[in-house]
Amino acid sequence: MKTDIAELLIKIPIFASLEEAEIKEIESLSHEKVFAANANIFWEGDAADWFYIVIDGKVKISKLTSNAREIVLSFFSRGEIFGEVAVLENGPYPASAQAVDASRLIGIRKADFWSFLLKHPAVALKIISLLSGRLREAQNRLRDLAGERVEQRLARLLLRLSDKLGAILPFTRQELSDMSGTTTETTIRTLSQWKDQGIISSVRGKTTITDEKKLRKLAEGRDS
Amino acid sequence: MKTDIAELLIKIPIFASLEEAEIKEIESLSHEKVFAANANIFWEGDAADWFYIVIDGKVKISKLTSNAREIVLSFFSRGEIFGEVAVLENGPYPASAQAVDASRLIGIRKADFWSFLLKHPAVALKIISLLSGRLREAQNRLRDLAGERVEQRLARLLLRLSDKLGAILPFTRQELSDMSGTTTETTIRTLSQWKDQGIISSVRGKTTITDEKKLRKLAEGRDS
DNA sequence: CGCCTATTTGAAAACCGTCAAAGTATGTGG
DNA sequence: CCACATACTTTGACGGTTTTCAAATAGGCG
Repeated sequence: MKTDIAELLIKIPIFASLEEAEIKEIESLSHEKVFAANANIFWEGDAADWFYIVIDGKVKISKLTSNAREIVLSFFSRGEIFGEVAVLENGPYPASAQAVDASRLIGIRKADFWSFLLKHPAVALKIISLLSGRLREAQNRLRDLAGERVEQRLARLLLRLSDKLGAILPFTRQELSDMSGTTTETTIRTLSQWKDQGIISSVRGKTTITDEKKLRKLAEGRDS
Repeated sequence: MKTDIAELLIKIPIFASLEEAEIKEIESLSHEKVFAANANIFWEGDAADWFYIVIDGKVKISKLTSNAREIVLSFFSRGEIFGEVAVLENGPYPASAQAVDASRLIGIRKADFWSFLLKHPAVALKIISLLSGRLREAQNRLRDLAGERVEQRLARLLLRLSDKLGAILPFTRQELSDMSGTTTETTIRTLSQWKDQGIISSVRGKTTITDEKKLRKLAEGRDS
């Protein structure tokens, strides 16, 4: 399935500017890896040897709190990269990665990727943009977590997710809670209210935004 | 004071690997700017034309919540850079910057810096490391804010600050609150307890860690 | 000395987490 | 195809942490 990989690589923004020969070079550094649903990819604190690109599936990046609560930093799917922080900074992975669904990944060795970057400044600049975007988002979330109430945090989370994924959000209440730093019960209570108000609808494992306008008002802190 | 600038530049990690001629090049792109205490440098949402290096003084990076509470993302002093996210990602500044003390800064135009990076991949890689480090720290703070109690958040904040600044922390209770996402009153109550237990001491505008070991235990969540 | 800012303390209330229990989909094995 | 296990969703009650509001004290600077 090697051709498959080249086709995927060229669609990824950070590699989009590359010539065919360079894509081939990346491809030669790639190791395809398959993980079953719920399998662990790496743990926070592990030595960081690989960085990854998602071919298929869904990967969860998370950290644990001191009382074993899980905080989800992000979910990644087709075409997205993760594990970049550790690889680019020399240190252990700062968070854990787990395959939520059965997933196929491309792994590239840290050293290989680093020398590739040295030879391809344009890709390095793309990486800079990517990191900047992630940093910007992390800072927005910091503001939300530090200063906003649960209702606003949830509203903003749903909006952020739907920017990326569309109106149908494939997450359980549990996962939404772990992403917004609250508990399952509180999330359910809040979303139930919204369901009554026609702002969202939901089935097991999925939530659909039906009235984005109202949700956006809630996210701003004014009431509906 | 131009020579002054060259000497500072060469001490900054991201430029440390440069030849004299290249330092000179950066220097030629530099514009020295002076801000009085409490002066605003840029606002969140402003068009991002400049990125900055601190020569002297103290700069606060913050965002506002929907109810006008201020969340401090970081403080920067001599030798540190800020405003990099916007400049490297094409968008407005994601946060506001304000001079806390009277400050001297080097400003470099976005376009100038970007073309410099294209010519100097080694500097680009340094920037990648810097961004990775900031992202890692932001993720740690996310975990703290989402999952830990105020006491632990404050303990970790003090420890993080003292890693960077030493045992004497030049911040008011108000600033510590804004950094840890809590209120002045709660911060005072917590720090007062710690003062009674001999973990810290403080005078107006300054807090000193006197028993780092105990503080570290508090940060872990076990009690003292 | 007087003003402004930082620190402190108290009391009440809100928000949200915790605990407990039950209902409802989904899939699997018999 | 049904029964059962599992995971997800839901609801209620209670209590703790933290915010909010109010007011007083103290330090530093002109």
